[in-house]
Amino acid sequence: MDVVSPELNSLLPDEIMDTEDIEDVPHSQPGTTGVHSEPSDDASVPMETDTPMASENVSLCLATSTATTKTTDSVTGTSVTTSGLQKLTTPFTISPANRQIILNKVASQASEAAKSAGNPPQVIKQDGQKLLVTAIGKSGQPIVLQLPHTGSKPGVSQTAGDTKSQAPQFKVVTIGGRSDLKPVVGNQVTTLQTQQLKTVQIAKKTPASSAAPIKFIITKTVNSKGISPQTSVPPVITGRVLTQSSPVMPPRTITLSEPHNTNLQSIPGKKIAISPLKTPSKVTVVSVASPTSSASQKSVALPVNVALGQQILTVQQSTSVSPVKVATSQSTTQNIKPVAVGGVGGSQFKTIIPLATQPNVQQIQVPGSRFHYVRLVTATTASSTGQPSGPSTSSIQTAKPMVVSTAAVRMSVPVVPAQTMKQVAPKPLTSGPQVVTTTQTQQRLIMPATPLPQIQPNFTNLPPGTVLTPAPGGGNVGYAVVPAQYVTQIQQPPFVTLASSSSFSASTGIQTQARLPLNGYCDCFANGEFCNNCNCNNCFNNLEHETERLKAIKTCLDRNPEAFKPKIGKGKEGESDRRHSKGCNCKRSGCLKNYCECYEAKIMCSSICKCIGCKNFEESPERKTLMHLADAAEVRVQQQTAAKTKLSSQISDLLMRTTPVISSGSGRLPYTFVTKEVLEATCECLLEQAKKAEQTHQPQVEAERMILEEFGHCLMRIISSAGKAKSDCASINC
DNA sequence: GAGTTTGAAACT
DNA sequence: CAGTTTCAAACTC
Repeated sequence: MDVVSPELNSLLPDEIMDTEDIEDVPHSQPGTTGVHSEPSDDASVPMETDTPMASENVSLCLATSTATTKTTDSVTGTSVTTSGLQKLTTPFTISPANRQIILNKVASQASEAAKSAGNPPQVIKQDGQKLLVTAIGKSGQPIVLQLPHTGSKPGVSQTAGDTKSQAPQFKVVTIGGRSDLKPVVGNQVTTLQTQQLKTVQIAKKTPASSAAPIKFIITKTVNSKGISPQTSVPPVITGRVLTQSSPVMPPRTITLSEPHNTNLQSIPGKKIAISPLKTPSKVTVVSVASPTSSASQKSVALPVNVALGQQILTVQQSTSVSPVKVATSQSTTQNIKPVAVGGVGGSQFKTIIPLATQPNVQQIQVPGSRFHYVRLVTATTASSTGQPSGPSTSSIQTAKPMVVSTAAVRMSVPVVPAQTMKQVAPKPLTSGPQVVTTTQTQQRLIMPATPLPQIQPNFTNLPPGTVLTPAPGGGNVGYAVVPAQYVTQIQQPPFVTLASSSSFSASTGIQTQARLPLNGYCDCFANGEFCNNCNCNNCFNNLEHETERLKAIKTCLDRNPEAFKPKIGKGKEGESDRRHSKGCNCKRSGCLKNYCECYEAKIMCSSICKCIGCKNFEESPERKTLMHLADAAEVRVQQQTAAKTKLSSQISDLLMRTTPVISSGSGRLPYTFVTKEVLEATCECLLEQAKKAEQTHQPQVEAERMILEEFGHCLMRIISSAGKAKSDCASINC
C-alpha cells in the first residue's frame, strides 16, 4: 500500500487540493447510503450512513486531532500507533497476518521499521488479499481494515505468467467518517471519529460545522460466492474493517469481500495521490447497492478533481430493475447541471466518463449549453449477482463483484469548478482496487488509475459512469464506476516519477505529449470543453481521446494550477465584484483594447495589474470616451435594428391589408398599378403643390405639409383606381 | 483575407 | 524573478 507523500501532494494543483470553497451537497436522507457486499435480505443495512455530524468535514487526508490509533500485527508484531491529525496521504500499514489495514499517519515510518525488521511493508501481497477499503470514520475511531484470511482461496485464479497479479494490491483511501455508519451484512465497519478525520485545511475554515454532514463511502468488491460474511466470513474473499477505540460507538467491522481472481499487482512504491495538503472539496461517492435491494438507485454528484471548466458529462444507464433515484436532495437535472457545491458560485459538476473504450457512450450536445452530456446508450446488463459479463475479466468472474445494481443508474461528476472544488483523484500507478470513503461535506472520487485487472470484474463490466446503487436506506452515496483511463489522465507526471514501475504512465505521458501540443490548445480545451464542429486538425480534444485529453489537462495543471480557473473572479471584500485574478500586463494597448484581458472582460484594471500606461480605470477620460462611443454605437445599432423591424412590420402589414382586395381574382399586386405614368403624374402633382406653396410664400414646414398632403391624395387616388379596376375586372369576368 | 500588433503563456 | 520566445487573438488594411 502506498500513499503519496505530502511533498508530492503539494505538487497537485490547487483545483484538486483546495476545498475551501466547497460545500456539502445536501443529502436528502441521512444514513441512507450503503454498500452491499452481496445481494441479500440485509440490503437494508448500509455500510455507511449520511448522518450529519458536527465538524464533519473530512478530506482524503486521514487526519485525527486527538484520537490515537494503535494496531498490532499479530504476525509480525508490528504495532503502529497514530495520534493527532493524520493524513491519508501517509501510508498505512496492512497486516496480512491479522488481516487488518491500519490507517496510520506514520505508516511510512512504520513500514520502514517493519522493513528493517524484515517485514515487508506491503504485506498485502502475501495473503493475496485484494480489496480494501476505506474508512469511514466515525468520531474518534481509527479505522482498521481487516483482511480476510487467504489460506483457502479457491477462487484465486491468477492469470498465467503474471506473478504479481497474484499479489493483490490494496488501495485504501480514507476520506472521512460518518457518525452513523451502519454495518453492512457481513461487513463490519468501524468509524473514526470525525475529528480525527478532519483535515487541517478544513479545520482552518470551518472548525466544526455541524451543518455539514459527512458522507463517506466505501467501495468494495464483493465476492460472488454469496457467502454471508456476517455469519461466516470466508477468509479468501473477505476483508474486514475493524474499528478501534471507539469511545462513543462500539467498533464496527465491515467485512469486505474480495474478488477471487483479482489481478491487481502489488507494486511497492505505488502511491495514492490523496490531497494531503488541502481538504478535498468533495468526495466522490461511489456506492454499491445490492442488486436485490429494493432501494431505488441513487445518483450522486461526483466532483472530479479535474478543472475542466464547465462541462458536465452525464452518464445515464437505465435498466428495468429499479427507477433512478437521486441520492441528493437535488433533482437529477441538478446533478447534471452545475450545482452550487461550494459557497463560491459557479461550482459545477461534470461527469467524466472515459469513453475511449466505451463504444456505448454517446456524446450529446445540448444546444445553448456549455455542458457536454454523455449518454450511455447500452445499459450494461450486469446481473444482480454481479457476475461479470465480459470475458476479458474471466479471471475475476468467479469473484463476486460488488453488488452492482445496474438498474437505472445515473452519475454526475462535478468537475472541479475552478475555484470551488478541489479534489484529488488518486492515481495509483499500479492497477488496483481503491477504497473510497467520503464525508457528507466532501466527496472525493477515487478512481482506478490503470486498467484494473482485479476490480474490473466488478466494475469494468459496467458502463463507465455507472453508479452503483447504494444500499437501500443508505445515504446519498453512490458508487461510480470509473474506468481507469480517467485516473491515468488525471494523474500527473509527478506521480509517474514516483512510481517504481511507472513504465505505463511514463510511456503514455510521453505519447500524450507528443500527440497533444501543449501550447496549442484551443478555446474549447481551455474552457474544459470538447471540441465540436471545430476546424481543428488531428484534434484530440474529444471523447475518443479522453485519455490523452485528461493527461494534457493534468499537464497543464501541473504547469499552471490556475490554468482552468476563470481569470475573472470575485474581488476581495469591498472591491468590485469582478476582477482579474492575476491582473493584466499590458504595455502598449493602454488597457483599452481587447488585448487587455481586463478590458476584454469589461472590468477595470486593479492594483494587481502590472500594466503600463493604463487607461482602464474609472476616471479615465479615454475610457469614458470609449465607453460613450461604444454606448452610442450600441444605441445606434439598436435604433437601426428597431427601425428596420418596425418598417418591415409596417410593410408587411400594408401588404396584408391591400393584397387581399386587389390581388384577389386577377392576381395583380397593388404595386402593379403604380406604373410609370402614375408615378410621373404623382410627381407632377407634388411639384405643382410645391410650386404653389412657393408662390404663396409658405414657410418650409407648411410647404412640406402641403406636399405630403398631396402625396396622400395621390395615393388615395391610386388605391381607389386600383380597387375600381379590380372591381371592374371582377365584374367583367363574371 | 493577409499582414501587423499585442500580450499571455511558456520557456530559459 | 526577469528576460526571451512562442503563438494565437485582436486588430488593421
